[in-house]
Amino acid sequence: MSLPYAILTALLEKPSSGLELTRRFDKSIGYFWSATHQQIYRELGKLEESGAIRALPGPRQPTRGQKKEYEVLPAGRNELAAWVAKIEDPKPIRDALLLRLRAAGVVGTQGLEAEVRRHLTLHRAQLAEYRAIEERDFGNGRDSEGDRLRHLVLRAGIDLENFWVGWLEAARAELADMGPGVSTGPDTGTDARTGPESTA
Amino acid sequence: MSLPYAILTALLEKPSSGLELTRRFDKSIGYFWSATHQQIYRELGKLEESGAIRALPGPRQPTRGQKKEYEVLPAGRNELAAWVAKIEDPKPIRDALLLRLRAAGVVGTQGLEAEVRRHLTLHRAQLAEYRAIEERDFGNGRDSEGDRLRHLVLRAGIDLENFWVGWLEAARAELADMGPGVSTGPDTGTDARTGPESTA
DNA sequence: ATTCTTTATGCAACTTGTTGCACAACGGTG
DNA sequence: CACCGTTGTGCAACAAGTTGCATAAAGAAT
Repeated sequence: MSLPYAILTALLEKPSSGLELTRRFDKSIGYFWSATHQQIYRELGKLEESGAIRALPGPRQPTRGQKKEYEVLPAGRNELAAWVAKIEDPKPIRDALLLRLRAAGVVGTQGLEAEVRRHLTLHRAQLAEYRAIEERDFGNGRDSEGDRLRHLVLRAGIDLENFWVGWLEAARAELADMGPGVSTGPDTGTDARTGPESTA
Repeated sequence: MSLPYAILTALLEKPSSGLELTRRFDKSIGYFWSATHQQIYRELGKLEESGAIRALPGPRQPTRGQKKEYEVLPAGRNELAAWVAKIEDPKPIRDALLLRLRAAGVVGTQGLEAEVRRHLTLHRAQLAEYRAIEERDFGNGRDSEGDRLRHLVLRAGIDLENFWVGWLEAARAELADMGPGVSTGPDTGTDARTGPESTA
């Protein structure tokens, strides 16, 4: 899995506590690998046990409610470097909206256009957000190697959202063209019913 | 979750057995919502129990090793139609390669370019496959509403792969430009080691 | 001083998805 | 007919991700 490596990366960028990581996952890294605080705490525990990271000193004992910062150990850094070079196939997308379009081909498009419009709005907003980040963080030239890589990742986000916006616009146009009048209405089932046991 | 709806859609397109569904999921629907036979059998069981689908007649009793076909009941069709219109936010992408790029910004790009090239090949192949399907299934005009929707979904696949190919080409160029010589080598850990307990 | 909110860590239970294997029927082949 | 590969269904155990809640410390409010 990728979560532990996401955490190692984040910790190398800056040693942090679980909650700080959670917050940072809501931005940057979380844009393409989200995680809840639960996952993060659990993973931090495992990483510490395996010797990939360690808690920074400070007066510890009752770990509850007390802030606990972690840093990456050499072993963890090596694992991360190994993972970067590892052969791992891309996983096919998993998108519910595409599935819904497909389903609409069978049960009708009732209510779909509104959803498509809503998604369009959300993706446009995300695109704008990414563009703002790009302007803010990569506006000038002068980028270090790390910066160039981060910029590349950001551009993937931008291009992806661009794809969505373009495709959703086409989808909306197509749906508008067809109108809601479609095959086999979605609510006619109470009367035309065929009982599950009627023929079995 | 979306799996049950994917199954309902597939079953509405054509009543099938678990194994047939599994095979069909390796094509078409599985391109954007994959599932193993295990998931499918489990879900079929739940759907049957909830009255969304039922097994077609035929001489049953010892269900083991015996083919068992399912069809969708009105209740299942209604659930599917309701799901199509449901408000459901798009989930952020989850892509390990982007994560690896990001990690490379911290531990070095060693071995990454090869992976990027490999992914490029895979995505080009997928793109070609989609294009072939498009030509085969949607070459002429004359499409029914269902066809138009399926075509839309396919175009999403095509555009997505197109995005990947373009972005991966840019990434490869950028990586080639930087070369493998990067910050803090990935293997230096056996000597420069800081023991986990040395300061705690 | 007590209460309330915020920061912070974590357990438990559940859902989804994956992997490995067992078992049953069916059809051919020696 | 005994054996074997294919088709087909399914259990069990695990891994990953989600949700809800408990707990503890610290600071601010009354």
